[in-house]
Amino acid sequence: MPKTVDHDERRSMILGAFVTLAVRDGLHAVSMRSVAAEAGISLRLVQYYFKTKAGLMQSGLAMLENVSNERWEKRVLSLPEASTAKETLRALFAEALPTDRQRREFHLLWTAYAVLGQTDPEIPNHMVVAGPSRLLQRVVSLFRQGKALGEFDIELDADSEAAVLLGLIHGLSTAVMIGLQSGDAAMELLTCHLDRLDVGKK
Amino acid sequence: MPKTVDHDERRSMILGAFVTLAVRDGLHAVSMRSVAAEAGISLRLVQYYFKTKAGLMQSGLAMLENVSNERWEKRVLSLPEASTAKETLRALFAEALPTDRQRREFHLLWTAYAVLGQTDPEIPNHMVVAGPSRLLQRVVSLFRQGKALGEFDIELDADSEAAVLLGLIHGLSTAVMIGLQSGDAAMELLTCHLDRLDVGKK
DNA sequence: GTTTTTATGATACGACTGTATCACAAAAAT
DNA sequence: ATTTTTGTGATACAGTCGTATCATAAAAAC
Repeated sequence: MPKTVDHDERRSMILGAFVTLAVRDGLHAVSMRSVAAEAGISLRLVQYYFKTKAGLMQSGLAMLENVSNERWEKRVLSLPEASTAKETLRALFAEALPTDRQRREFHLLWTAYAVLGQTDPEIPNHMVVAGPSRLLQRVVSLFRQGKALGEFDIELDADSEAAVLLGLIHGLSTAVMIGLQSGDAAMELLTCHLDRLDVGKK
Repeated sequence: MPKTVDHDERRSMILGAFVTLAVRDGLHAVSMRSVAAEAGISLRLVQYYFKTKAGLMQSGLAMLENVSNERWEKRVLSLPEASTAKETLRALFAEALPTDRQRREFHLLWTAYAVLGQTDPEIPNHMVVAGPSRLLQRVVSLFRQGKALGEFDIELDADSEAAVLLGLIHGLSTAVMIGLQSGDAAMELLTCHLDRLDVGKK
């Protein structure tokens, strides 16, 4: 084997250029050539590492999910060790709402992929649903845990509350994205929503 | 003046072809030529009636908002005359959730425009926010009305509740769109959410 | 040292894009 | 009847796209 170049490192460098362009010009406007130029390499190399454009797009989505999962993981682990379910959920709000550049980029790209997945056979729907589906299960178990520990009303349905909360997060994120709501207002609304689920509030 | 052709009718016929293609192939994949072919006319005519592609895209968004407003208007007017605010809001759920082809198409296209508005200077953000902004005000006044008539708890903040409800509608719609939730489940969740705002539930 | 495998560059092909131009038909205005 | 305005077709231009091909450098394997 030749030149001994770190394949994975190269791939993620190219994906970095891909994300930069997708955020700046829109996911649909990314081309093999523009990625090559942004990464400072030749078109041939982008082809070499990702074969086709569909491969590049799919890898982009996969990386997006990975990065987001890692960020959320990290944030949860950096919480005080015996945190309540409510505090963990508030950390989720902070991670999900597009209140700074990184998070705006994620929400923008994920939504673009979700739209693309509806019409483009190259982005199969299961790749789009996989992330939210895992997250939903996680939130469900957080609600179960919160109920068991007496944080939340024992009557409430964990599946329903998780679905509502995730929907609310995404919807408010979009509202923030288009400038209908401020990031602070959205955070406040989510907090209030969660507070309504407290024990004894019925 | 010649041939006396109905300009507006022609424009909306072309926009019909535009929507058909945008839903089938994705908003980004629509081209002047494909619209011409779909409408059964020549490329020149699409140019003639919409001048540039940006003009076509902007008109598409404007038509989308108009059609949606008309449908919502019609649905509210067809309600029994002295309907409660809650019932009017439930009509909004039914209109907004992507439970059939028409409503799926609207949600898909609107989201595509919202994404496009983040990166494409040809789709200024204010065109995207205008619709949701009007809708928000409307929902706010429905909450005020509901409070005044004793449907809702007098303590709740109309602005906050409206923002939450709209966010929830959009978020659940996206969940339905990607297949994370069923349309029926989303409708049920929205109904339950509204029921929690009833008087005496605190 | 030759062979084989990995990595990279240059370039070409056909298809498609938005826009512009030239020509012309047909109806209204004069 | 001529002129002017409105509507329509055909076509050309320059650019970009994804993909494929040919050549080759360089390192490892033998």
